[in-house]
Amino acid sequence: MFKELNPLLHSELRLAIMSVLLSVESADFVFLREQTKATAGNLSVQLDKLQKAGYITIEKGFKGKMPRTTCTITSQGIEAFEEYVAALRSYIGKGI
Amino acid sequence: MFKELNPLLHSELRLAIMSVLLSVESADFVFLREQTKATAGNLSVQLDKLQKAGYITIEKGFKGKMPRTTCTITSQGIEAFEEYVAALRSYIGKGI
DNA sequence: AAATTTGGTTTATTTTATAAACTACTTTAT
DNA sequence: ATAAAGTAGTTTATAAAATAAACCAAATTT
Repeated sequence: MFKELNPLLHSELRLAIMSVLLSVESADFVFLREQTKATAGNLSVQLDKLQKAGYITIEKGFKGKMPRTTCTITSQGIEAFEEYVAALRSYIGKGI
Repeated sequence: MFKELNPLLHSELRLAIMSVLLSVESADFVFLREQTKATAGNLSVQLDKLQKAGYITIEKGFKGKMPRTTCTITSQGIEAFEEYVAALRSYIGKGI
């Protein structure tokens, strides 16, 4: 009847992060913070979870002298996102 | 950019409950438990929250001698569900 | 009449989400 | 040169949620 909703993606902020990362090559911390309107702390925690799940990769470097964190979605992440969307359909019908 | 996801509906079980109630006139506790595969305790708690939000009504009566709890979605509930689905679109695109 | 089942509720525990506080550094103003 | 303010985050604490476990009252079965 109802498909299971991947709890890692069934979170407003993590879903927003994934949504952004799906639409760009990669995104840095500040860009993600702006797009999602999340606090830095919350963003940091949720990025970590997505990385640990293998849904994104996080690269730390510098832009000039300032630290820069770059995030990229993985193919595993894309797949998980697509499955999540398919599962959602079982709750909301085709009507979306 | 991203619309806010109503936290009351952004819950796997409550979403499943609402999804069932949208498709039937009304449903009793046991039916909802079967359809959603939730435990009775969890279902009881989540039904209470939906009722307090005005998204469903809960009527308690008896079927013969056994207690029976009947749930019905309200127009407010239908509206909230539709808004939730619309908000979801901002995260997952039209692609769903 | 004892044991089991039904239909739940209440309470406790675990997990999550979020915010607040902090670190480490850079830039700007004095 | 140094104090103040800003940037880019992380870590820790707190609040909220989900879930499970324990319980209750009445009905049914053995």
